Amino acid sequence: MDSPEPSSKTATINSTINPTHAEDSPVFSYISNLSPIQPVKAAPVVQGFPGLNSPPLLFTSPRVSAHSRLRRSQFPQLSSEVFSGKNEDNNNAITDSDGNGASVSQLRSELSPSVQKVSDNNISVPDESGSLIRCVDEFLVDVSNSESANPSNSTNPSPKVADNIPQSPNSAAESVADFASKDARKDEIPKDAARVVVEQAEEENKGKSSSDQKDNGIYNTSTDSDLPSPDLCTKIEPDLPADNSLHYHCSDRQMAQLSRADHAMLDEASDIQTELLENAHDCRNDNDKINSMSSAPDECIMQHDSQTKAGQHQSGIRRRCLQFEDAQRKISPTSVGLQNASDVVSCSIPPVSPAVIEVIASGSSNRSSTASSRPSTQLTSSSDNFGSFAVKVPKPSGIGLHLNSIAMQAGSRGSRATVSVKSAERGNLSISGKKLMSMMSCHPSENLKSCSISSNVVGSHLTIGDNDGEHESYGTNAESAASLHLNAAKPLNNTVLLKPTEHTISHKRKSSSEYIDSPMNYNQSSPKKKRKKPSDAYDGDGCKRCNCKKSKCLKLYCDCFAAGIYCAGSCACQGCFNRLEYEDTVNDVRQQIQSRNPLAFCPKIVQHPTDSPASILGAEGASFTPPSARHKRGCSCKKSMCLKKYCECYQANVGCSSGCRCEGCKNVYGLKEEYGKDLVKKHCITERLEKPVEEKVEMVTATSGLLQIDPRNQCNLTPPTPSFQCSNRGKNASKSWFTSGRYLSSPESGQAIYGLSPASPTSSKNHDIDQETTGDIMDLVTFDQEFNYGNAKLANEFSPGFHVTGNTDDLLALPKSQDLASNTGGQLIPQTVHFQSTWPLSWRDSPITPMNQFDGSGMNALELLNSDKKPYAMEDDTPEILKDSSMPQTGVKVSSPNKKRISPPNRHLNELGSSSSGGGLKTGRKFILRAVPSFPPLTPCIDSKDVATHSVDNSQKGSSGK
DNA sequence: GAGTTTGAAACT
DNA sequence: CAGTTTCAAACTC
Repeated sequence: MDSPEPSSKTATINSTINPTHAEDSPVFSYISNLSPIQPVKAAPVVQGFPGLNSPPLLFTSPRVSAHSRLRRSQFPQLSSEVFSGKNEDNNNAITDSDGNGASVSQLRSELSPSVQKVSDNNISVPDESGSLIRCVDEFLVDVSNSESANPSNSTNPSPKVADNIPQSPNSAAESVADFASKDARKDEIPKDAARVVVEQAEEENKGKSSSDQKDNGIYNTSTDSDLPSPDLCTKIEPDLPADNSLHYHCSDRQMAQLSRADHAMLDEASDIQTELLENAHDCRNDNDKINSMSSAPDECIMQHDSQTKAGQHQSGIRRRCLQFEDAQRKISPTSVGLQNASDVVSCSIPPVSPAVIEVIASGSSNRSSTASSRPSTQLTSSSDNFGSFAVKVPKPSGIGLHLNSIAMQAGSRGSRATVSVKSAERGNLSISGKKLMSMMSCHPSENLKSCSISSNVVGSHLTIGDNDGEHESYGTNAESAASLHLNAAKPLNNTVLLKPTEHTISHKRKSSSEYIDSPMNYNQSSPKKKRKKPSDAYDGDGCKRCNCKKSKCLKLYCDCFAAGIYCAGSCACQGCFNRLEYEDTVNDVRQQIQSRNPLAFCPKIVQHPTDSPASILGAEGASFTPPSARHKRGCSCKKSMCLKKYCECYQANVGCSSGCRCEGCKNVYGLKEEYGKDLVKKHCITERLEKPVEEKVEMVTATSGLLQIDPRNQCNLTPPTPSFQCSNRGKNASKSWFTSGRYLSSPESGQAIYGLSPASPTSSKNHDIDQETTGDIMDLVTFDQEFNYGNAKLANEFSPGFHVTGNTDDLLALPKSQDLASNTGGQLIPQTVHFQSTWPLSWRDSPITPMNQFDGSGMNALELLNSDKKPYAMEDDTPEILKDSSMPQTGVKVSSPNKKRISPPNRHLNELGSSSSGGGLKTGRKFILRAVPSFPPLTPCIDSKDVATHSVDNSQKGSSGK
């Protein structure tokens, strides 16, 4: 099922890929990096991919090219990718992280069109990405089966970009190796290789399509999903030596590859497949949504199955998967839900990324998880290779939430984004997060952005391609951040190529499982152009679809534009200029808007560090937004009483804050009157109410050694927040990791993250707990964001801090932070640290400024760093924007744009200030600092948790000792 | 699906 | 900065 489609897509893609030449040249990549435009161009391609574009989250502030450029200059690779806005190519993105992002983006762009075409055709054409992957896979396969490698095999969509391609010894591998070697540079290599592969794939596809179809036929339900899955699955596997890959790369991709390579192996594979099918069916049966959700995993599985026709390896893989599942279960039972992870993101988790990795049995786990169908955005990584690892990768927290992203989160709750990332570790990890979002969002949150995601997810960018791939982020900060994170995290060997599973490709197919196709995709593939329903407003991805008629999608009226996303095919807009073709125009307009309001493209939703997560997850998990999250500007509702989506606060599932000008506020997520109090109370209340949770937390903390986490502290804004966070973190450690990893994806990501987290850990319905955890996570995020807001400098500082690099300021801060952490119990830190690993970038990117955070948390630290900065300035997440706008960090940020509405921040500050405005900042930084110091730089995902806990313990102990 | 309501964005 | 207009989403029928 799946396999065929992807293959077809890949074939088409291959055909389209011509442009690879330019890509190949390093110069080209460099240039691309420099100019945001190119990436953008790539984006269109991406758009073509339904699944690919998702990054809304990432793009929280897609901003002016200038900024992007600046960023690029700093982070050329990332920036390029980001700008390209093409998340889609998860693979590419991942590879980019490893190598040159630009080239990858280019490839993506090139591929994307082809992919789109394919998707259009519905033909089981392997996606381009898939083709690439396939190529790799094929090579791998070839290696394993030097002979067996058939063109058909090559055609199989499991191209994987093995980061480690070079590892593959085979001649076939050579080609792959070329990519791999290039992966480092990625740009060039992938393209060429891709071409070749694609060509082969195309040929193969022709031949193989039938075979693939057969497979597909087997998995009717999954067929759609299958297509994408291969991409997803295959995307990552860099390391695989062909042979090894077979065994180790149990990932779907590998499986597919192998299968492709060896049809003879089909028999065995068939067995496995049958199992997979069964599993897949189970999952599918669970829910349509779940289906979509599970579809991704299923797809992967299916693909594996189909692909694994070769089977032998697969069988081995399957076994492994089972083992992993067991392991996962053991490790993180909670993660189970994750497996389902609607969006399976295979991420190569860079060891660096502290992301907590849960190993989940890809197949089974996915299924089970799917059943859970939680909104939780847990990122489950199904190990591409082995069973799936559910990797909870702390993504860079900092995520500004665009409403879009949020919406996506909320809307796309069910939607999953799958991103295949190659883990530097070797194993490919497929992380499935439901909402990647977000945050990252295609739009957001979109474009799970989510998928950022967050993309942001763990170090990998999740370039969250929309399912449809339609939406592209403009290369907003978020993305860059995400990418950066990846880079930072990734430096590792891992090519964190996220291949967004091609999911996107099949979007059309996906009838049943739209999302499936685009794992990451918030956007959905479903091109429902009309926002039939409010929910429909969002693509399956969660990305919003606009319906603009007069604004040409060049005004903030347009959700896509506002989210920094290009309009996708699913949009029903008229006279739309928000497309890659008009990139220049879009950039100009954006600049104009930003000149007016630097924060115009900043995420609207900012988290309060201190806020309890209470609101975050409705029981339903409807909203992933953290409880502390608030609308930056606040609403002005007069008639809706903040009980309808007319209210942006309500729409974002956040409570109203003092900044709101609403009348008769009845916002269920939080009354503005309660806002100030709530922050403080929530913590206490949540603690009390959720004693069980707390207990759990305590348990965790105890185990982790987080002593300070006392809820009491939590209650206390200043100290509490830190403590609270810590506690949460401790509790959530797993979750937080998750969230962090996932979401990063961006602003959106935040939500997505949250969503994910809940699902995993506590099956218990204690939303509170989840919320808390999420809240904690959010806090972390917010901190990051805060930094961003605080100043680009700060962001830089912090980010570096995380990296440990950083500006002088950062450096200064770091020590402090470390000290603090040691003192206070940087327990939180560990987690944060993890995030941070991914973060630094994200911070910059994510503009989210948690007002509360400032207030509650660490105003002090901020003050230290940014005494000048206004709290609300912090809020502006747009440090980048500010940067872009050339706003002075302090004043500028907030100033122009926010000032109008930024009042909330001030208010928050004031309110918090009661506790301690400065304190909030302090706390924020403290946290940050702590986090930074405590942050064991790059703990392996899996280890990360342990490490985090340990670190926390240590810190806590220290603090407790205090 | 058309029309109305609503509130944000844009404009003056 | 305030008021008005424009716009598109949300909502209702």
